[in-house]
Amino acid sequence: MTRRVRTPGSLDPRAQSILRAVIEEYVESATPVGSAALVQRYRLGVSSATVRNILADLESAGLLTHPHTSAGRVPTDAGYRYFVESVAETSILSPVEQLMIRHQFGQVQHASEQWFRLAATILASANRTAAIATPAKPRAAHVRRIDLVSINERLASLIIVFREGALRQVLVNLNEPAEQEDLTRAAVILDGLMAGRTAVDAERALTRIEAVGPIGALVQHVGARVVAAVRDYDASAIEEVFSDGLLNVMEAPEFDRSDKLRRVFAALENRSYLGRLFESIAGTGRVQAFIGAENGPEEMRDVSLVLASYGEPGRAVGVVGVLGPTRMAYPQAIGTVRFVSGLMNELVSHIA
Amino acid sequence: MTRRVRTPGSLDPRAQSILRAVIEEYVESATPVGSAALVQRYRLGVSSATVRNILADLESAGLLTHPHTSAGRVPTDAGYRYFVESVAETSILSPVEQLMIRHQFGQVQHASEQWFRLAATILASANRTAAIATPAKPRAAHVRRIDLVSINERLASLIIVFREGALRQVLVNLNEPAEQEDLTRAAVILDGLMAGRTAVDAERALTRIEAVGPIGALVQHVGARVVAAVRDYDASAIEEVFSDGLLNVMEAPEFDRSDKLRRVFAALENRSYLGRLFESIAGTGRVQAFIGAENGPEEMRDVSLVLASYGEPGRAVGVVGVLGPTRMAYPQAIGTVRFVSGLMNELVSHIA
DNA sequence: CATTAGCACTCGCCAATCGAGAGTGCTAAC
DNA sequence: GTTAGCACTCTCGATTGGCGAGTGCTAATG
Repeated sequence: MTRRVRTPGSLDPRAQSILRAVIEEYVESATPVGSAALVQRYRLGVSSATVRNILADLESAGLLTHPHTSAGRVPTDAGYRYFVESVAETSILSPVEQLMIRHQFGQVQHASEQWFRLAATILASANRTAAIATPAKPRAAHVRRIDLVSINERLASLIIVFREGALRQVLVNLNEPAEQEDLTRAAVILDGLMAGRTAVDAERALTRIEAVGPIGALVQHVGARVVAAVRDYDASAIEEVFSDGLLNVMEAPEFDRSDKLRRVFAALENRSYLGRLFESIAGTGRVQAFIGAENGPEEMRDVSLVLASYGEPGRAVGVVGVLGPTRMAYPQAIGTVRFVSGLMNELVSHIA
Repeated sequence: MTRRVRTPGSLDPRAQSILRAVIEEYVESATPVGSAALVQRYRLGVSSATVRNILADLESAGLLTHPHTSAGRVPTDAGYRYFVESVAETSILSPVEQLMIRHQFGQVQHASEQWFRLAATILASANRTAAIATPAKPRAAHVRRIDLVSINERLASLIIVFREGALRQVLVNLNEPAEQEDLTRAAVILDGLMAGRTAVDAERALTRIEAVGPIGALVQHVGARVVAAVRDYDASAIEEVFSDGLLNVMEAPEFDRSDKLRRVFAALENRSYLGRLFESIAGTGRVQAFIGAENGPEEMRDVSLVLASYGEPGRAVGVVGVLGPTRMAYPQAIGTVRFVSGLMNELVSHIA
């Protein structure tokens, strides 16, 4: 019975096309697919018996399984993987879809901190899956601008704009009462001192300023808060993971019971794993798929992610991608993720 | 059999305490509760037969139902309503819980735009339900500060700080190349012109400036964007609805099937209904419960919301609250929501 | 020698059945 | 008004049997 058991990578062209057919069929129907259905719906030019033989081969190669004796075949994670490597990588988005996506981005070009959200929204609706995106975040952020706004004489709002586009707002309690005038003066000093600097440089610059006079003390006090805020920003591995299209995932029959679904949501909150994942693709510029059990954590075992990073490796990078059941339309997902990440690249390069 | 059918509002004290017992029991067990279980677990001092009679009365008063002949009783929406009105309104949080919540707020006092998120997180974990919160948003926002940061000579980042604490960042394409120097000058002019103003006032002020010289044109151009951004902010009925604790809701047995659960999530995305709800409680200062079918939309029929507004009616108001299955621990929910909204009041009054 | 028709076989799925158990409503006694 | 007793109803879970889908094997075929 061990006829044409091959290592994946050297598969009969015919076997390959049948694997492909099984996957396409299964992705659509969500039910195990049998030999008869295959010959009927795909013009294979062979009988169901032959298909059965090949299916058996694919199974012993580990690319397909059997839920039980008298059921059709279901792709394994390895099957999807083979499919993704051999076929889906080259998938390109249709010009129509490209245009539609471009158009959607055009609508909100003025709100840069919303781009990544939009990317997730677009990916979710284009694939009818969930999608995630993070804002572009640098390893070590550079301060672009510091501003201080008086709230009352004892309280001020400190606003830090980063070169990479992000923004932080922090309330600062003032040791001494101060008017907006004083705050403005302090802000100008801090701005001159810290603009273009990272946390480390900003702190060093701050030590060179003497804390004399009311303004000097104010500068020191607020400056320390600036440094802390920048540090804090740097330290967060992922600043924020925005997700959209969760309702789409809920439609999938594999998640018809809530406990299955819960794991997907738990997965999204597993920031440490997502962080590692993002780390591993950051700057590669490639679209990568993480299929089912390839994901370490238990709760990720029946979802797949298709991710790509965007931004400039040296500077700020973020991640966009799609999250759905293992039974996912990978070519479509890979195509859209690649395109959207490319678009994000264009966008961030404009504000760099 | 129509013995003591009363209009809700005038209920036997004994009947009342039995209704209460049914609700408490059902909230805990999620299964229909029978007469035997009641006499056993609550010291009622009467036999199960008596309890049965009273249960029948409560049922004909519309406060309880029967899933089927041989099942125990389940509260109706009207039953919960009666319970909430008569008993739960007075519920107060234990000092320990108060302290714990206060403590959690203390941890992040410096990030004012995160308060509402924290409120939702705290409510979710305190009640083991989902929770929602919106940032405080004014009807007509006042500009507090305008800032312009150069990105390149053709592109600038416009930052608007509102008196109410919110922040907006908008990219502005420049018609003429401009250095940071020019931008700073323009920002100072706009700041002087618009600080303390609403959208309408800001626009009027802008017309009094002549668009002469490079700076004049720049001020006009950016000023128009400021007005548009403020208008845009004003127009959004709800700026953002943050939700947390969705995983808690997924634990509830009534949502064990994903299609049930989907309606909850869909409910959260029904911004128009939430908007109306928020509208109706804004500024009342009271905690209000919306129980099951009291909610209009189909998808809300088996969830309840316990909401309260915070902030100052004349100025900015936001909403915090809890969202869970109709089978909810209302006293606890009402207690925590009341307390948290009070806390939010304190917090925003500091930065007003 | 690959392909194919034929066929026995295996299981999951579904509907029907059944008994147990829970809880009710009613009646009659207290 | 309360309560014991009891017949009745209905869900739930387990069990069973038939159906059908789909397989794997064998033997025939070009």
